[in-house]
Amino acid sequence: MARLRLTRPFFARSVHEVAPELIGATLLVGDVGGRIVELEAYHHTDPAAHSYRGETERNAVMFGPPGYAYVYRSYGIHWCLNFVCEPKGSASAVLIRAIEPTSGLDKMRRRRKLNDERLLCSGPGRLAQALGVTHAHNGLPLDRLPFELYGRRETVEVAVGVRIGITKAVDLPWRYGLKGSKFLSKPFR
DNA sequence: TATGAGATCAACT
DNA sequence: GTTGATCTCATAC
Repeated sequence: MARLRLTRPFFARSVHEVAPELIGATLLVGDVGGRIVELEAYHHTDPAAHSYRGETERNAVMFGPPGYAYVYRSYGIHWCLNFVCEPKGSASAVLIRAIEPTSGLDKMRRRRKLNDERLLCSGPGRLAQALGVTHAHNGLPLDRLPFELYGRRETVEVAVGVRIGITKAVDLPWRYGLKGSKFLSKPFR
């Protein structure tokens, strides 16, 4: 059975529509990847968003059209992967925080130098490392290789909570996850 | 289980 | 000069 490939129009909607629909979707980068189990929404009106204070060299992709990857360096060490959403200029995106590994496990283990499947992709920095995502992916379209995105086919229960690791707008319930998944970066409560 | 430090860089004050 | 959309390892309880 053919899976539904997600193309750019899918992302041209509110982050709060797109984010919960991506729970359970399949993300592949090259020959590795898995099922998205956790992500967070960032909106240009949101003080915690990189785009809140306007366009800079780093966040320029967020101000472009939807359906593209925005990759930034976090804490000088990690890479983090976002999908740009909403019509061009809205500067909104979803941060991919965790996936359940399903493809290319051995390759991901080598990249992460780690065997524990549960810790391979459970966190934005870990996920980027396992998938081999770097600044080289910043600005690439999500409907062309090396990216492949497929919509979920099963129904899922989506958990909602506050976002992690931020100091502004800490009470906004803009974190979405697959309820009960073992691969979340942190449980929902 | 919980807390703390170090790694390391670009945006921002 | 300070601060992060983080992770890992060490030490303490």
